[in-house]
Amino acid sequence: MNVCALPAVPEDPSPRPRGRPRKTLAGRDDGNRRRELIDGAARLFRQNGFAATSTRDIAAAAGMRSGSPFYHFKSKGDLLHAVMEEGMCAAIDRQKQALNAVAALPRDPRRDLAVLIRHHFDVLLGPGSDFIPVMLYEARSLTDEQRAGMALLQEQYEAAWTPVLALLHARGLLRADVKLARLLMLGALNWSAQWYRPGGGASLDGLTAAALALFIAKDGPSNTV
Amino acid sequence: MNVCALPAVPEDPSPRPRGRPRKTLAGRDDGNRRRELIDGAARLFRQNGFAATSTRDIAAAAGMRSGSPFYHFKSKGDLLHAVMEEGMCAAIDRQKQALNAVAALPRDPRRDLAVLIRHHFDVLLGPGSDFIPVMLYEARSLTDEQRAGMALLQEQYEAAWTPVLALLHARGLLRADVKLARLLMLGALNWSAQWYRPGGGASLDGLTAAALALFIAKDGPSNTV
DNA sequence: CCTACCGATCGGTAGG
DNA sequence: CCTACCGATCGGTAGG
Repeated sequence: MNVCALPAVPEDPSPRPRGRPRKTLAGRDDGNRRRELIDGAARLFRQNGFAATSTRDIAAAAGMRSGSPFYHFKSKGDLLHAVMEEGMCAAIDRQKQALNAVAALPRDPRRDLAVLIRHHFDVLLGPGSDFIPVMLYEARSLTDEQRAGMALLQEQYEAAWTPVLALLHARGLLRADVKLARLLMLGALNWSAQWYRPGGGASLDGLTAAALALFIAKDGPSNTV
Repeated sequence: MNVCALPAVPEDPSPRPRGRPRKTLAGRDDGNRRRELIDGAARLFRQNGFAATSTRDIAAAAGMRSGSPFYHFKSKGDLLHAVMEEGMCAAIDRQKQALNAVAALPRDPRRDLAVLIRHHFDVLLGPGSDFIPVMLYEARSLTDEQRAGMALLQEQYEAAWTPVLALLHARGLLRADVKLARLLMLGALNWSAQWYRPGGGASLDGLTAAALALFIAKDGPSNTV
């Protein structure tokens, strides 16, 4: 049921020729060549878009010849799907870790939201942050089936936001409707991938503080101005 | 200096063959065939992306043969640029009208922001709203020069937001930094183009109210809960 | 994973 | 604006 639980298993179990698992014909090292293709594809897809990136570009980025990516992936579209799945699974995993880190502390929805926002900025703008932007902007190039699968992962990721926002709403710190607030807030964050440049003024912590100040009222009614 | 002021003048004044301005060879009607190309291109670029849309698709959408778009535009890239310029000029124009409509009333930054947000949703999600999403998502396919020109138009559009946000900030109704607030708010709105479906729950007025509730504190410190 | 290759499609042009 | 066309590039495959 959970696609993310199987990180090393390829989707179709047949691509390896037959006998020995490595050092066939011209194979340089082991199966992490597949990973190099995914990483390069993520970078190129983000930079130029899926349709404007050729499989030859991707092959070259991994030091291969034009036909070789198709030894690892059935099609260019499957490579795109792999990039997105990889990105979403990593994001979900890291989100869980971030929430676990504060789970033992006294409950504080404002702090929890700060954790979610900060983590989201990290996934979006931190090191190795090509996967999620690709996922956000290239979904139309997936098959319907693939897109449905990614939507499930996305819901899983965004589900963590709902109880936090609901609690903030119940305490009067979030005035907008919870569902619309989630859409608008995630949009504000996602859009940062369009304008944020590392080392240009704001840090990810600074962005998190600004977003929190924008979205959430100052603490309780007792604690006025 | 202002590109938008010249709506009917094409960029290069040479494409018409020579003599009579219309009814040459196989020309059906007048020069608004160019407009049909722009409209169709806007729709297709939004739906499939610039790189995944062929000039043949665009020609077919306007009822032409494959070579004919190049009678109106020097290249596919110029067509993209025309779509974006068209969209931005219309958006800036309509924004001015929306602000003028409330300019005579007593100054109220919260209401002004509501006007800006509501207008932005209209430009983004209303009828004929393909141009701005294309502009937002396909800028990387422009030349550097074209992109710089579009950035100017975008700054012109966003400049209207700054004084309104600054006033809200001065009155304590907007807690985040004004510049970051503008980026985050416009991001929240822009992202709606990804999820909003007309007739699906929220109206544009409802969205505007939700965004305002999310971003701006309830009225002055005297008017507590 | 490379070599060699194929059919399809694409942006664009000449000439009317 | 159409007809006819070109060179380039693309995703993908066979065979080793």
